[in-house]
Amino acid sequence: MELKDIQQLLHEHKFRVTKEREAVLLAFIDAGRMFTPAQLHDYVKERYEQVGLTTVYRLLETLTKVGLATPFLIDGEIYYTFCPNQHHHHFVCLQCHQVKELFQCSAQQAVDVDHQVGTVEYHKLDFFGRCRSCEEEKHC
Amino acid sequence: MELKDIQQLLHEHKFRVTKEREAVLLAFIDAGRMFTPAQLHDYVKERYEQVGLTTVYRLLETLTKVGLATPFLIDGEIYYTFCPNQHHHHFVCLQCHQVKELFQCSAQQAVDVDHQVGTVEYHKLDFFGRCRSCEEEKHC
DNA sequence: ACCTTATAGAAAATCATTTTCTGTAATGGA
DNA sequence: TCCATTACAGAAAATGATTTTCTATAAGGT
Repeated sequence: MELKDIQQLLHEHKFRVTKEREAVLLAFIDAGRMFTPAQLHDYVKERYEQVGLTTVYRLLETLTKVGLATPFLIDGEIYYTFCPNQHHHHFVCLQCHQVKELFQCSAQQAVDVDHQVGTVEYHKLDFFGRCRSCEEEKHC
Repeated sequence: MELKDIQQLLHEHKFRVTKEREAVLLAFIDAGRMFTPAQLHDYVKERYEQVGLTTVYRLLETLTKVGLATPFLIDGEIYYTFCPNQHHHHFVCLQCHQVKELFQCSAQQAVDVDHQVGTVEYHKLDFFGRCRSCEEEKHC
């Protein structure tokens, strides 16, 4: 999914894509990792341009509404991942905070089985651990 | 898992079980639903006895450390579920906030497969939707 | 170009959570 | 059982992330 598509999706929901939002979006997509709002703010400031922290909060809120971002609670901090696809599962590295998208869903079967207890609206299957490169760096 | 076992587990970690903590624990276990700290505080106050909000926060923190509770981020609110088992998956009702424990794990297979991207430390598989009774009440 | 409506961003406000502090109570050993 | 040690309870204050407010500005449609 490209920037163009995202802009269109936002337009469909009557959100506007300003240069500030574009800067944050570019950073968010490029980075391929999860951020707290404050972290993303710093990241954008360094690489693209100065935007307000409020703007970052608002864009993350908007993206979440549209389904393009997902908040995670990890160690008491709220991290956001960029989610280009509806049905997504992540592998989240607890060390470098990189996020890898998984393109298979072994949980679909489970969804069907567990339908017994109620109507499943959505499910989350996420893996947490250390990615290859973090492992190879052999931190103590 | 009974109150007795929980008390022992807390003891092993050198935590003390006071009458206040026991009251909160009983409420938490009995209710079979998820709570925000404030909600649990109100719940305990109504049914058992008056305890401080700080105490509730501290017990939830303690239980989380020991692995007996898990925080969830839902609609920007942090909810805690009681987790008597290590390896647990939930069905969370978005309406009544009841939590049902699922005793099968269809994700184990996925864990093995996705081992390629890194070392999986833990995974989460959770289902969100509406439980039977909420469905049958037919809210609009 | 104009009009309507959403956004940017600083500043203030809010509110959940944490910390501090003092009195109290639980635990383990003598 | 008593004492010493250490953790806890809870009120009050502090913290800090997030939200709200407000005014100027900019985007998109006509």
